[in-house]
Amino acid sequence: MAKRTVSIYDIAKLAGVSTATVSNVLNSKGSYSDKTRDLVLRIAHEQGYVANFAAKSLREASTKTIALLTPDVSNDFFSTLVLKVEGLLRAAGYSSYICNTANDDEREGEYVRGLISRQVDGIVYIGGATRSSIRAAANLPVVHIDHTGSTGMKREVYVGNDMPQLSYDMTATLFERGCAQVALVSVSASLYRTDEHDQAAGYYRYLSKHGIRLDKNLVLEGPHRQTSLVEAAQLVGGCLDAGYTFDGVVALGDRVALGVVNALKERGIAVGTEVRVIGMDDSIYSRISSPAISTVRRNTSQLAERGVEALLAMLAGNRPAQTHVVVPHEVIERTTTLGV
Amino acid sequence: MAKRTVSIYDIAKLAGVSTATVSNVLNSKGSYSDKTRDLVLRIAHEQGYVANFAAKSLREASTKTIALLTPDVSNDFFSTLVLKVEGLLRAAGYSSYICNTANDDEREGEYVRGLISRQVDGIVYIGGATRSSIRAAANLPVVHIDHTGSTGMKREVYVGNDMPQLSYDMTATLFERGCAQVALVSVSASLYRTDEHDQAAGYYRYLSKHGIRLDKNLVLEGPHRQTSLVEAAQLVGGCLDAGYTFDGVVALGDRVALGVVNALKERGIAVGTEVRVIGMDDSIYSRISSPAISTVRRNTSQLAERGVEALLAMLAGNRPAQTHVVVPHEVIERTTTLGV
DNA sequence: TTGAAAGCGATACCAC
DNA sequence: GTGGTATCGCTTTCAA
Repeated sequence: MAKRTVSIYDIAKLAGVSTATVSNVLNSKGSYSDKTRDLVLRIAHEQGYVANFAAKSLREASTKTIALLTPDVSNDFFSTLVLKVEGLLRAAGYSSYICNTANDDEREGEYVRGLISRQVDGIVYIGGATRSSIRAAANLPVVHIDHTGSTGMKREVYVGNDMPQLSYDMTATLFERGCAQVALVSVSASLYRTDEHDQAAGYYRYLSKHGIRLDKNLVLEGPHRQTSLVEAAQLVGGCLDAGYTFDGVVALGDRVALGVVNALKERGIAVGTEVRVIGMDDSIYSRISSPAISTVRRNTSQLAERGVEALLAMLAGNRPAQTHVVVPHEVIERTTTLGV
Repeated sequence: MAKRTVSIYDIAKLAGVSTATVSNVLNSKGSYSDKTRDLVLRIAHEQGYVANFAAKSLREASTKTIALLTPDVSNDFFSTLVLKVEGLLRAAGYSSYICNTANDDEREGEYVRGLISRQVDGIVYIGGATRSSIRAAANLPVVHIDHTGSTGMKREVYVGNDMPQLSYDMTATLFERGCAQVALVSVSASLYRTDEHDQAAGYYRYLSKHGIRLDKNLVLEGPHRQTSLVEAAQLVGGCLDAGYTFDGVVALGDRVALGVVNALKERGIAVGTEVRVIGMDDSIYSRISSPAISTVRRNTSQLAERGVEALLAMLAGNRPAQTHVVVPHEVIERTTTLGV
């Protein structure tokens, strides 16, 4: 029963032709007679032949495999992107490795080293803020989707939302609804504090642009040591208990927003009227909350599409149209800002 | 700059030894002098050598790669399992492919065909109910974690909870809290209606065992054409609007339970007292709900651990201890059954 | 301790 | 239209 897997060589022998011909037929390359084709295909089928990808990869120096690096697939925003990216890659004939970096540079380094050894054709970073120090294989195509941090690779494309503008719009929404004192709540803030990716930047920009005094007591940042929901609730609770007041909250993330809403409700504060709240990601959390949480849709489909598009372009040897792709976002107002 | 990747052969030449020796040193196999070892390692390092996995795989007929097949990674229960399984596999030196089957047998078949060609060392099904018809490579080790359906493979292990017992316990919890008429709500019910995996079986068993008359009007099954949350709310709403009454609900899934709770709240029904509800999975949905939803913890860590354990055993050529592993579940009572 | 060489399975060049 | 053969990079046996 331990019959060795059937190879192209077996097919060749059975069909009485050469391996070259078999290869040609199987790949619809070169030329061969119809008779030969039918014969080879029939025998291959009869024998249950399946091409050995390892051999093909070795020969062609291409594995048709892409690595997906994300901090944590169990995070719904990331996993949605993983789902979509994988689907698009599969449609293009690629398989996807899944790698959970936990936002740990060292672990990411180990992954990348292994992935290079495994000859992946490209890498897609999805979310997070790792910073690989690997400079080997510097020519590997890399795409960053909603990912802060660069690699040493020469061919990399960034796809994401305009985060500063996004938080600017969140802040603007609250002030335009009549808020006078708007707090900022975030967890894992330190992770994302890089130049153009700074998620909080828009908050500060809005304030300074409109001559609103920044109250540092209203800037609540957690270290993300526990569930963002719980941490956010504690941050807001602590702020209120300390006697600070505000009538609007920019929450960097829907889970954060949900925690904020819970903390407010717990204290009998009318969310949406007394205090308005806006989250980010348009995830299930903002939709299942009651009251429904206003949020910002980041457009995961487009993020995935533009990212894969850029990757496929690079894989085809082309220079991608842009190295920095910005996907539009959209403010979705619900009860927590509309008040109804 | 297009310098060909450095191979074991390059190292051998530079070190003035044979490829056999280089291979031995790099893999800590065979014997060699300390001097040779140091020399080879130094040169390998200097040259930034990375082993070519394709070549190794071809030679060793093993790719150190496992495929994870799940209906949809963006589902939080599945993605949590994917996260944990991937972590355990990585620790054992394996990389993981991620494959989203959408519970579609045909798509799964395509995946499996490709995976066999890619010479994966094993397959882990995570959730869902696909039924592959591929019988090639019948000797591939396969593990099913919370997955209904078998393959044609000879070496397969099932890891999961005792679903009939689980729904039995859910039902029992409600009756023991004083409920008299308990409804059953599920979406995608038809998917899981196989022998030992039938998620609803325990409900029926409890009723018949306790001589409670089954009221078919209280068995609400949705086709899962939309978000389970919405669908569940509609099912319950429709039932109530039709004039049927009940004081307990067994919801097969936390998202389903949340939909039920929302529908009840919307109609001004006191959840936890007038009507008690219990969900399943102990996911974020049951915890963020207000009132907090009672549920059943299914123990994803153990599911992942036992699954990987069995897979690694098979990969090592051993017969796994059991072919059907049952992971214990635990009822977690919260407000929706306790009433407080 | 070390090395020569066969071979894993597929591709592709170049004769015929 | 077809086939012989070198080659991809690595492991492993067997001799030296």
